Formats: sequence, structure tokens, C-alpha cells
Amino acid sequence: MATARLRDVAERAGVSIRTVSNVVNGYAQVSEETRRRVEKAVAELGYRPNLLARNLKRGRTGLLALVVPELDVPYFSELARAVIAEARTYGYTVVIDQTDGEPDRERELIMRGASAALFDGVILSPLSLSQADLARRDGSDPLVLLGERIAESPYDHVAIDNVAAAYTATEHLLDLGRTRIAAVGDQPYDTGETAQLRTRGYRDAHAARGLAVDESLVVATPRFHRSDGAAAMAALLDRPDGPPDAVFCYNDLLALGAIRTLLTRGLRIPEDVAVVGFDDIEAGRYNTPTLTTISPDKAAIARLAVQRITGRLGDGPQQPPVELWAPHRLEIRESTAGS
Amino acid sequence: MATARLRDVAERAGVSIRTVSNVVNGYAQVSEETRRRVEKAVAELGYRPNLLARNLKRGRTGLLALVVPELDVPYFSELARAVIAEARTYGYTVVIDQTDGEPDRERELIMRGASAALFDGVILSPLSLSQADLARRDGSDPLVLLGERIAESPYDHVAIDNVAAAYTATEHLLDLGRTRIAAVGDQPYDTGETAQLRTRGYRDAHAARGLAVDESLVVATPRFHRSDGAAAMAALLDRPDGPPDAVFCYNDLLALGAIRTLLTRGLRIPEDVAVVGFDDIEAGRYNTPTLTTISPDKAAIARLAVQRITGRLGDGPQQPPVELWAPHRLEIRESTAGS
DNA sequence: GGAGCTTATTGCAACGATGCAGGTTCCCGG
DNA sequence: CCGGGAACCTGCATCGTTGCAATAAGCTCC
Repeated sequence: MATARLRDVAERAGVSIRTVSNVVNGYAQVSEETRRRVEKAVAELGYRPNLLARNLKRGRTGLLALVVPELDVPYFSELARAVIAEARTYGYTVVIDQTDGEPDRERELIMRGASAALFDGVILSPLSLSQADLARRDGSDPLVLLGERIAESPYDHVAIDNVAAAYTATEHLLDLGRTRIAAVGDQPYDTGETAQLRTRGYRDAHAARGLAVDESLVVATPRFHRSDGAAAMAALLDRPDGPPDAVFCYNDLLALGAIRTLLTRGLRIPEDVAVVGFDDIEAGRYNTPTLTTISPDKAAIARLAVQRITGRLGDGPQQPPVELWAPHRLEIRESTAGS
Repeated sequence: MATARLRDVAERAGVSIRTVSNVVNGYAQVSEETRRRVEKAVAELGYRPNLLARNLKRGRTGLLALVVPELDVPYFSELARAVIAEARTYGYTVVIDQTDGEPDRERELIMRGASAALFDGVILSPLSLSQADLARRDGSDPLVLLGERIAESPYDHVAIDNVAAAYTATEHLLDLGRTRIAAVGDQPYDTGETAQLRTRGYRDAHAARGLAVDESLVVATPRFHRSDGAAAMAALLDRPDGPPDAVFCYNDLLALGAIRTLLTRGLRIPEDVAVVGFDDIEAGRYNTPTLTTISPDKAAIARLAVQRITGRLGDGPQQPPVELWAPHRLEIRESTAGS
């Protein structure tokens, strides 16, 4: 009894396939008697509709895909939670896939997902996807890009204002009287625009006060994990001209790694070095010291993304792609404010 | 041009539908000339196969579902990474769903996923699923249960030996000369068998040395988050008979929360209180102090689970459900060993 | 020049479900 | 006793794809 089909149920209940379908879906009028017979047969055979077939016929699946680079980066798993919750209010189920930032996987998932009918829509947080990868697409698929922006893409884009956020973070450190503020997490030009926007905010905040940026304090990291932050911090501490008195990390994991290095080396936070992160992940709220950070409104990001997707699902006229900004705020905690 | 179909491509290329299908799938022999024409049409129309239809016909989807309670619990996201990697070696793509431990969602996903043909198989890490929920199923679906065991289930089960692991952790603390060891994370009988297995290991380790367990040191927590650990630790510290000298937490998040409370209260780790966690999540390796923990072999868990799933996918005779144990080891770090 | 192959291409049916339109049966009022 | 309308049930076509088996065309070889 591999899998019972509508036909098997119909046979057993002595009615037509169509009637079984009606019962299962609650369509039309069905006599009490017939309904009972069908339901009995359904139960006995353990029938469950084949969603592939149903969706093929109906033209929709009720599934949204959320594609992120790394699930075990807390920012993405927390974002995933928000997206799942938001999608559920629209009756959608979210399935998640992880690309590890591999361009092939990201590309493949766009192809498969966006228009291969397995998913009704795709929310993609790209890491390595290039403009060329999207250029061929005409934007008619229900696809929303999160975070990393891709120039000239024909798709909606949801993010926070990275320049303003980085500006605020840097300003906060400047307000504390710090003068040698390191920026950790820069990326080379073609790798990530987001990191560069944050560097721009960092520079702008300095410029607004007429301060020059010590270029050697702007350090790039290969990735955005704790180990990268720990390594970058170690390198900063080993510099001949002494440690910085503050660090702005481009995400919380970098910041937590940096904090670990600082504490290991016997430095005090924030007295010796103040630390600001980015993302407001839960780990930062329970770290010792707790982490000051830029808190992007993940619920808002999820809401905007899901709304755009569902908005595009209707048959209405295609709207031009839009750029949406979710709010953010600075969350001040022990790593800059003392305990 | 909503979505181009095989037929549209065929029309444009001036060949039959079947030939286009052959080209797309690389089947059979196709003349160079024809192939070129078809590929040109495919590109021009932006054709991509409708996976629903293809899968309906082929009878498989190449998708495995991994269903976990909470993705932003690092253990699960790290496990997800392992499962994704393992599944990929078999040519499967993994999609992930999060249930929040809601029985309805877990149930629904078993139904939908396991035998509704959307997924070829399901790897489920249940939280609140009861025996009754599975009782009706005959076990013929390719479903593997992780972690929490469900009595009498007709499905394969993969986990580590929780009793032995908890025994080892407790023994480690006893070896350090600790005498008042708290256990944080117990669960009432009907909620989680895993927690009870760990409590059993904790008790057994005491019993093996002829020590009595102070029942008031075994504390339950509503969930397994940092905040639960922080609260439980605070309660332990406020007891009239003074703080314990060691804590065994049933997962790393609880431990990290407990550590936060201890540090806030001015206690030293491990001098005043030694802490052991469970799961070996990345956050514990970068915490200050770094966290001693039981490290389950997540890669092994993933491997066993995926192997069982793929093993059941063949047409071979159904094998009886098995109980598989993945290895684990104690990872000693600063929270018990000093720095 | 035709048997016998290989190569290239195709039509038909089917996967399992639903949309649509139609067909019975039954009951009612006139 | 018949026309008209609910109420209930059904058959057919179809969603987009692939498996199967057959056809058509080209080539070799005696």
C-alpha cells in the first residue's frame, strides 16, 4: 500500500473519483451518507493528497523559499524565524535553504525555485550572486532580495540603511570620546556592497567632525564569523602604535570574537576598548559584557519581504522593482556603557 | 510570458515536445543542428522545467525535509548545516522547516511531507510530538527521528547516548572535587524523554560514587534558552543554603545564560562554580570563559540520518526500524578547567 | 538494390489531482 | 401528472512533464 490515491479511495467507497475529491476539499454538497463512506475509506487507506499533483493542477504550492548563505549565523536564523512567522499569517509555509554563499547554489536556487513552480516565491539573501547572474532574468518571478544589494537587478530589495546605521554606531563611539576607532569587517569592492556601505557610514561620521580616518584601522575580514573577529582583533592589538580605543564590528559575531580576544589579552571593555556590533543577535544580549549593537528590525524586514512577494503573486499588473528600507536603532549595552 | 512550457519551446524551435525534453534532459541522441535550435529557443523564452510536473511524472523530487523545533537554537542550525552537507553528497537538496515545537505543525509536516510526495524523505527532530501522533502511521514513509525518542514509533531513530553523556559530564565535575552539583534543564515526564535520560546519567554518576543527589539541585526549565539558564541560575544562587559549586546544564544555551548570571553576581568560573554544557555550539567556544561541554558528533548524526532515509527510498523490502547511536565526547574548556 | 543497423525524432499515454459542465434523482407546487 | 429547481454526483479534459515504443531517415554491406 505504498500510497493510496484518490482512485483507490473512490473504488473502496464505491463512488467516483470526483466525489472523493469533493469530500476531501469540502467542495460542493455531499450527502451525509456519502461523506461518511468516503471518510471511512480515506481513514482505512491512510489516504493523503499528493501535493505535487494538486499543486500542478492548482498552479500554486503555498510554499515560499527563504535562501540564506549560512543558517548557523544567528542573524540569518533569527531572520528566518521572523520570515516564517510573517509568512504564516498569509497562509504560506516557508522552506529554507542554505547556500554557503556558493554562487552555483544561489544561482541554482533562483532557477529552480523562482520559476520552476516548486515555490510560489523566493526570498533570497545573496552573498556572492553577481549582477550578471540576475541580468538575464526579467524580474517577472516573485523574488525579493534581502540585504546585499545587486545593482540593476529587476527585483525588489529590502534592507536597512547601512550607511546611516554605521554612521550612528561610529558617532556613538565618538561621543564617548574615543579617537582611535577601528572598523572590522570591510570587504573588497566586488565581494560585498553592504560592507562598503558600512565603511562609508564610518567615514562619514568621522568627516562630519572633521576627523581623519586612520586607514590602517579599517580592516577587512575573510568572512563574518567569531574566528575572523578574534583574528582581526589580535592583529590590531599587535600593531606597533598600540591598540585602538574602540572597535566597530560589521556584525555581532565579529564583535564577540573580538571581545574574546580582548578579554584574553587582559583588556577591559569598555574602559580600554569599547565595542559595537551589528545585527543584535541573542548571543550579544547574554554575552559578558553585553554587546552594544545596531539592531535591524528583523520583523520589519520579514514583513516587507513577504508583503512584496505576496503582492506580486496576484495577477495584477507587474509593478516596477522597489527599494525598501526597514528601520534600525542603536542598542546601547555594556560593551560601550560599562556595567 | 508568464512561464514558458515545453510546448512553447517546441513550437518556436519547430520540433516536437518530446525532442525538447530530450535536449533538456540530455537524453538520447540529438543532432547538433537540432540541439542548437532547441537551446536557442530555450534561452529566448527563458524556459525552465516545471519541477512539479517533472516530479509528478518521475515520482521523486530530490528534496529532503529537515524539520526542527527552533532554527535559532544554534544546535539545530549547526545540525542543519551537517544534514545539508551530507544530503548533498547523495544529490539531495534539503529544505528546512521550523515548528516552534507546536504539535500541530509537527503533525502537519509529517503528513504533508512524508507521504504527500513533496519531499522524498523527512528528518524530524520532534519536540512535542506524541506517541499517538505516530501510532497511526505504518512506518512505510521515509522518516527518521532525531534526538527525542518516541516510544513504539515505527520509524528509525538517531541520537547520542544521553545517559552516558550526562554520566561523563557529571563524573568530570565530581573528579574536580565538586560536591554540590546542580542539574539544570530537567523536564516533566511527558514533555521530554531526552532531559530525563540526562537526569538519569547525572544520578547514575552520583550513585556510582555512593553519593546522594540533593533533589533541590535538580531544576526544571520551561525551555532551553539563555534566559531560562539565567533565571534558573539566579534561583539557585538565592537559595538559603548557598550556591552550588558546579552546574551541569542540559544544553549550551542554558549554560551560557547561567554563566552570565554567575559573572553578573561576581562569582568566578570555575573557581567558585564550574559549568558544563551540552551540544558544543560555536558560541561556547568563544564565550569568556570558554565552555566545557558534551560534544555530540553532529556530522555522524547527519550521516546516519541521511543514510537511513536514502536507504529506505529504494524499492527494497522494508526493514524494521532501528535505533542508531552517534558518538559524543566531553570537550573540556575554561569553564571547568580554569584559563 | 534491399536487408539490417544505427541515429534522430515523434505520438500516445500516464503521473494524481482539480475545473467545468452536465447528468440523475428527488421533491415541490400547480 | 408534469415542469422546474435543488441537491447530489459524475465524466472528461487538463496541468507540464516523461516513459515507452514506434516511425522515419540515413548508412553500410553484400
